[in-house]
Amino acid sequence: MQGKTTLKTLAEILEISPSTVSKALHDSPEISEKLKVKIRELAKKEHYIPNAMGRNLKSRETKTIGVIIPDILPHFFAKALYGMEAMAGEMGYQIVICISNESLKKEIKSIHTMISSGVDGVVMSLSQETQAKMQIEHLLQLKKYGIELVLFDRVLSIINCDKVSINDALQAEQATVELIKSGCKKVGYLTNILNTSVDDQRKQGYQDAMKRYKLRNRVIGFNPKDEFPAKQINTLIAEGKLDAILAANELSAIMTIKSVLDSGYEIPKDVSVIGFTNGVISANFRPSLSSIDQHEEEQGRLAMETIIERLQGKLPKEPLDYKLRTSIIHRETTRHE
Amino acid sequence: MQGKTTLKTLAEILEISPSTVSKALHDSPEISEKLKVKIRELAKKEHYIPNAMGRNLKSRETKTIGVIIPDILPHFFAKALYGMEAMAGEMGYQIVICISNESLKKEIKSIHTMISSGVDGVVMSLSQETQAKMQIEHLLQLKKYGIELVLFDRVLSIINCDKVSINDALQAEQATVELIKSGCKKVGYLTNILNTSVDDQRKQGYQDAMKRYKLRNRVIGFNPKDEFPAKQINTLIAEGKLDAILAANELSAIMTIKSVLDSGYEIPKDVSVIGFTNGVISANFRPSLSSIDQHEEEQGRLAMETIIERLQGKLPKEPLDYKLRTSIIHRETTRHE
DNA sequence: TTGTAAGCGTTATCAG
DNA sequence: CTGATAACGCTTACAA
Repeated sequence: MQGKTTLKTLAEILEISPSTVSKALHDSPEISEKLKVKIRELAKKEHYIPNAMGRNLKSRETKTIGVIIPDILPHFFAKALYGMEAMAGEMGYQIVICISNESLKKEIKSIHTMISSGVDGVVMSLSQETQAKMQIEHLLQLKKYGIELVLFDRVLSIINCDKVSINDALQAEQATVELIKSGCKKVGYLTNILNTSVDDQRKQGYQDAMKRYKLRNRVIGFNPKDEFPAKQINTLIAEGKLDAILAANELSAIMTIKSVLDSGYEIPKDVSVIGFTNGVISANFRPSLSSIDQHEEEQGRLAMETIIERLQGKLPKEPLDYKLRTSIIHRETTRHE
Repeated sequence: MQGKTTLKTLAEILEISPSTVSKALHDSPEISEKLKVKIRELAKKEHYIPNAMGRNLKSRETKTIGVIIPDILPHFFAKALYGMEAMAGEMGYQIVICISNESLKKEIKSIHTMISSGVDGVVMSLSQETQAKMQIEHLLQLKKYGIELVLFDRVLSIINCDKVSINDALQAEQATVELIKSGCKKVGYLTNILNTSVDDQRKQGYQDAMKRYKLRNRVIGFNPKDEFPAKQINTLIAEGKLDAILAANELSAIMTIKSVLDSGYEIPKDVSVIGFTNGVISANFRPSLSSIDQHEEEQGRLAMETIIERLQGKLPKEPLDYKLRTSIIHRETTRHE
């Protein structure tokens, strides 16, 4: 009862050799059916759990995918993770998760953990700091150890690997155009994910749309650790400089709504709002939030599927670069006829 | 550049023995300072990452804690995870996370992964199915492999290990009493986490309070996969059978608010609402939600600290059973003078 | 059909 | 101070 059960333990009990046990548990044709049954039964009885360390030292695959995300609190990542976990399970893989906490240092540490613990592949979204400093040496380490990499959401074009992301620029542009077409002239872009590829692209798309309609663009950035810039927003509205907000995430969107309404303005009459990520809050908020559905669960599933198929040699040599289409869901914070 | 860098690689380059390299990298006093410097420099230059498999086979500690949670989408677990991750980092540990998805089968698989990958300890919250079926054999496996266990949030008294949870019964009772004292007579308890220890205790606390005030209790349970029972709630209100809701989590609380308000009732005039978990939505919702702060980040931190201190032999032999105090935050969905 | 032996990367023990 | 050797648990040629 006491002590770990190993192959050797099982072998000793049955007075046979460890290699025979190993083969039997791998259903090798070399072993007689009778013995296999006996060994399998004992293994079950003794609750034998193979030691991944031992197994992996012989450089076999671990059927484990490492996932590194910058943060778990935003709905986007939580939901993407959910999708990854589900897909991995369906394809017979396990996942281990590390959180980089938007820090480069932690991201490097996480990569080391992944390498060290022998995952077959890594799916990750880059930390804010990584993207700001453009330091990517640690990602190259993975290649050296023969570990596949798939980037999702926060991707980087200079890295040669499979990528899964949404067409952020296009989507931001489209949302901005819709706001403009609904009658807004002073659309602002609100973001708290400065310096990320995702943010850059959304900003770009937004600015392109504004430029096309010859409108002045206004970017309101803030650090999530600081206070929400409610005052700034309300002042802009009061000065007639803002009549719509495209928010880079769901939480900023609802905080915008709250501060705008609390100041006595009406939504969408005075100010329209669209938020990225169509999370649980969007539909249930009052007023319900018009938002951009990033199909985060699908993105997670696709990223996981991609890395596993890559590992299984099912993909072409050229890296894939999925740009998923998203959709705008109009609810009560935007005007429409 | 190609191929993994191992101790042997480094040793070969310097034409010394692997054991010397190992000792040097562990800062052993046996090795001369000069050589240590040389070896450390090479290790850095070659981006040497020690292989946890090899190391762990010598049954040393991995400084890794496994975390198993039933779900990541609810704010409670995401935030608790955040706290765990932070504390682990501060104490020099890494975490790996598995999601049981409320399923016993997945929970067992996750435990196997943890054992197999050699974590030093496991912090977990039991899945709904595990608690419903009361199957706990797999947890005993951990002991056998010398892996410490700390249960948090969804704990089970019959398991002999350290535990961290909140005093759910007391808290539910107190919240119910406050609702009653504010003038509500027909308080209902709304839950979508049926069959969990947490839910049982909250229900118990709620029922105790109702009994004490000689009021009839009413439990409204629903499956998160099914539709929200908005109709049922509104019917009860219309029939004068419900004037307050104690919701087992934040999302149910805001869904309640939404459906109640959308039906033309006023909050808190007609119906008061208190929700468990004071997440990001509570403060930002309109009306802002009165809620029970479970200090989830603190809970996560404490659970992590406990397991690490247990591993470090800093705790008394008797298992600890923390019951954290929580606090009720009154906002706009409850009446008060 | 079963067993033996070597080796994966690391570290602890013991010699030199 | 440095090196050889064995061992951790497992797989896999190769031998019996």
